[in-house]
Amino acid sequence: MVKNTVKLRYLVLGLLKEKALTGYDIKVFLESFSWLIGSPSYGSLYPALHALRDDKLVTQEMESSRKIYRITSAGQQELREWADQPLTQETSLKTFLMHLILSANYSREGLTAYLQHRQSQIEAQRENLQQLLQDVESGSREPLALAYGLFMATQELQWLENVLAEPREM
Amino acid sequence: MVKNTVKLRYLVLGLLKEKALTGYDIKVFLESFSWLIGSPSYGSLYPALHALRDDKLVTQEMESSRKIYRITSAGQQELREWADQPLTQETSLKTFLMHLILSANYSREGLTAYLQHRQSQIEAQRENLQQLLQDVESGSREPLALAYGLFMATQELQWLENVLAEPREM
DNA sequence: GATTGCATGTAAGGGGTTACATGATTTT
DNA sequence: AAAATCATGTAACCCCTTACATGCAATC
Repeated sequence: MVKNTVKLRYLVLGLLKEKALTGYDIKVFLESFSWLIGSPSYGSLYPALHALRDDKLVTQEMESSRKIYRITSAGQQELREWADQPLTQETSLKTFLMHLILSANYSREGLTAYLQHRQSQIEAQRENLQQLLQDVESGSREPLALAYGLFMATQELQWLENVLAEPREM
Repeated sequence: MVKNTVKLRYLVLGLLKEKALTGYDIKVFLESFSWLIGSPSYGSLYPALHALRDDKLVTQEMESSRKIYRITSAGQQELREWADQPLTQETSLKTFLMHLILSANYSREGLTAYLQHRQSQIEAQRENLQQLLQDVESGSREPLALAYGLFMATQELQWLENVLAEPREM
C-alpha cells in the first residue's frame, strides 16, 4: 500500500528539482546531515519515491541498473505550492534545515521572511533558556543541556544575522 | 491501548529522577528545547506517563487537581540500565540533546566517552560537508544548507572541546 | 572467485502527531 | 461572569524504522 510520507515527499522532490538522482544518491547526500537531523531509512525513502512516481510528480528511468528519478512539471508545480504555504509556529531544527535544503524553491523575499521568523523564535527561546539556567545556579538540574541549548541558540542567531546581512549569499 | 513510546519513556524517567513533576511541567520544560528538537505532544506524553505508572516505574499522586509523578526505585534501576547501554552509531542532535538532558544519570567517565563519541562523529561529517561545499562552488546546489551545517558543526565542536577541557563543568 | 560496496526493495510493527474533548483555576 | 491559562486525556491515523531479502558491480 502506498502511503503519503509527507515530510520526505517534499524533501525528495526538492532535491530532484536540482538534479536527477537515484534513491541511493539521495540517501548518501542526506547522510551528510545525519548528525543534525538523522537520515531517512531506505524503508521510507524508496516507498516515497514510488509514491511520487505513481503521482506523476517524478519519472523513473533505468540507466545501467540504477533507477534515475527526474522531477516532472507537475512535480515542480506541487513543490511551488508547498513552498508558498504560510509558515506554522513549529520550527524544529529539522524542519528548518529541511527548508534550507529546499531554499532554491523560495523567492528571496520568502526566504528572508522565513529566516526572520526563525530568528525571532530563537530569540524568545534563548531568553527562556537563559532564565532557566539562572534559576538552577547550583541546583541539581540538567545544566549541560541548558548550556548546550543556550550556546547553540546564540550561534544560530549569529549565523542568521550574517546571512540576512549579506543577501548575495542567499 | 497503552503503547510503549520508548524514546520518551526514558526522557520522562530521567526528568522525574531530578524532581517530581506533572505531565504539564514536563511539557513546559521540554518546550524550552523545541526549536532544537521539537516538543512531544500530549498525545504521546500522557500515554507514556500512564505506561510508566502501569510498569511501577513511577508513582502517581493527586495534589490540588494535578497529578504528580515520582520515580520509584524500580524506575531508577531501569534508568541506570538504559544509560549503561553501549552507544550506537546513530547520534542525531535530538538523540544527543536527550542524552545531555539525562546527563545526571551518567558517571563522569560514561559522559566523557559519550561526548568524545559525538565529537569524532561530527569531525568526520564536518570534513564531508566542507568537501561538498567546495564541490559546488558556483554550482546550482543547496549551499545555504551546507553552509549552515558546516557552521553548526564547527560551533558544536567548539562547545564539546570547551566542555571536555573543563571537567568541573560537567 | 570471494568479499566489499552499490543499489533496490518489502512487511510488520512502533512511536508519534492531529484532532477532538473536558474541566478546574486564575485573571480581567 | 468571561476569558485565558492550567491541566489532563483519548482515538484515529500517519509516517517512519527495523529487520529482512535480493542481486549486480567492482575490487582484492
